[in-house]
Amino acid sequence: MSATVHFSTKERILSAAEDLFAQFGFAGTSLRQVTTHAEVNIAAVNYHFGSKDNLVNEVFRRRLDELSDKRLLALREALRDHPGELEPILAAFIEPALSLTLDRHGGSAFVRVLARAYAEKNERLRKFLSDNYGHVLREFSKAIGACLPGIGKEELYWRLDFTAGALTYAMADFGLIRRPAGATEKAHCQRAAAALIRFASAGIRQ
Amino acid sequence: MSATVHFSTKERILSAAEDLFAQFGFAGTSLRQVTTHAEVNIAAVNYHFGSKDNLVNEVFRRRLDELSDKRLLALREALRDHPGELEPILAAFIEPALSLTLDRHGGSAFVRVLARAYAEKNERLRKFLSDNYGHVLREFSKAIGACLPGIGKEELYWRLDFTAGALTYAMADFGLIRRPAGATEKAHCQRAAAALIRFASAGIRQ
DNA sequence: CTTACGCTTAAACAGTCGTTTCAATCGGAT
DNA sequence: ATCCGATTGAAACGACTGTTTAAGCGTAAG
Repeated sequence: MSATVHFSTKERILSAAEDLFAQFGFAGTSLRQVTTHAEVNIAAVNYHFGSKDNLVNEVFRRRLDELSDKRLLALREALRDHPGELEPILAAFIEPALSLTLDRHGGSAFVRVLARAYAEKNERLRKFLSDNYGHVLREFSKAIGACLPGIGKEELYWRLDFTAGALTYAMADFGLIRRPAGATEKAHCQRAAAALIRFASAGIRQ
Repeated sequence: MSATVHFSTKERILSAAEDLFAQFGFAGTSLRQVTTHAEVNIAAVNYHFGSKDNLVNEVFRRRLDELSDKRLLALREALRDHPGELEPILAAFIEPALSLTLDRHGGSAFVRVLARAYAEKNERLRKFLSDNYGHVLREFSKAIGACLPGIGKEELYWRLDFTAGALTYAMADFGLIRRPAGATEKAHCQRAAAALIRFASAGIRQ
């Protein structure tokens, strides 16, 4: 009778891992916590993912593949429809992540996992992310740099670094910020995103 | 002949823990790693600190007591010498942390530990930091809010949140940013700090 | 010399970690 | 009904976790 869909063992593990990684970090989360949460056998992790390290990678891959595509698509639209403008570029980066936090299919925890990865100096994880998704950041950097003619290379690098920090941390907080009574979560997050875009844009343009 | 000072077991543990926490995180660092690095016996941790949790606290306390004092002192000077100006307030927050990363007595790792704490949603640690150092952030918030007459409460909260993210992550990167050949580390970090202050100031003022 | 105290040591504690093993079970093709 | 590859289950592996124990150390006071 119910429209309950079947979630595979693999997906149950990924979702449980995502939630727990957001809360306790990668090292701070044990596979037994994950499998208990997912209601699967502990051996299923190594059967489906090979190792804990690879499970971490797959947690990122599941969301980042789609997120990166959306971001690049939005970036190209922004460059086509609003050439030379900065804010549409920033919006192209932020809004796909924002919609992730509003997604019914989970994903609100993932943005916090991303913030953790940012603080993580772990070489293994950084290499995986850089190898697989570095080109996205590079495209955005190029587009933003093109909006700031004559800016020094070092100065541009700094402003992008500051922006990345503000975006990452702020987005991770979207799901946590207490919203005023009477506002829907969606509306509240969108106003937060708009404020974030204005903040980053002003900081970059100065 | 050498002016080698005597470092107590307690301090050796704190320094080793600071370095390793910055690199591997709190959960990712074992007490045996710490004691091996510090060249002390494993039991010394529980003898001097009671528990791993408390060791984490003490790593923060050792630096934050001094850092908070410096920040508040600089804040009062800024309010006295440059009333109503935003950038001196931001400088009062950033420069004491910056001098920590340039300190010969170590401390460059600590700024990265701070960034980790920022990503950490761990309730225990957050409560410790909030209880002991929350008043510093509150004083700065008040001072910044006074620079922006008529700004909405929510909007101010957001801008401070974004600023905190940018500052935290950027400062953690100061020790890592590759500096151009020929520049001293001190000069390079100071230019990075100046860029950071301009960025945050522009974002806040918009 | 003896006592007392702060500190360090090696060893062990029970518990948890990621990973592996192998038998049991399943659904679908023959 | 029979087989087969894919998946799951319970149990165990050795290594490592934070913490505790009790004996030993050097030094300063009685």
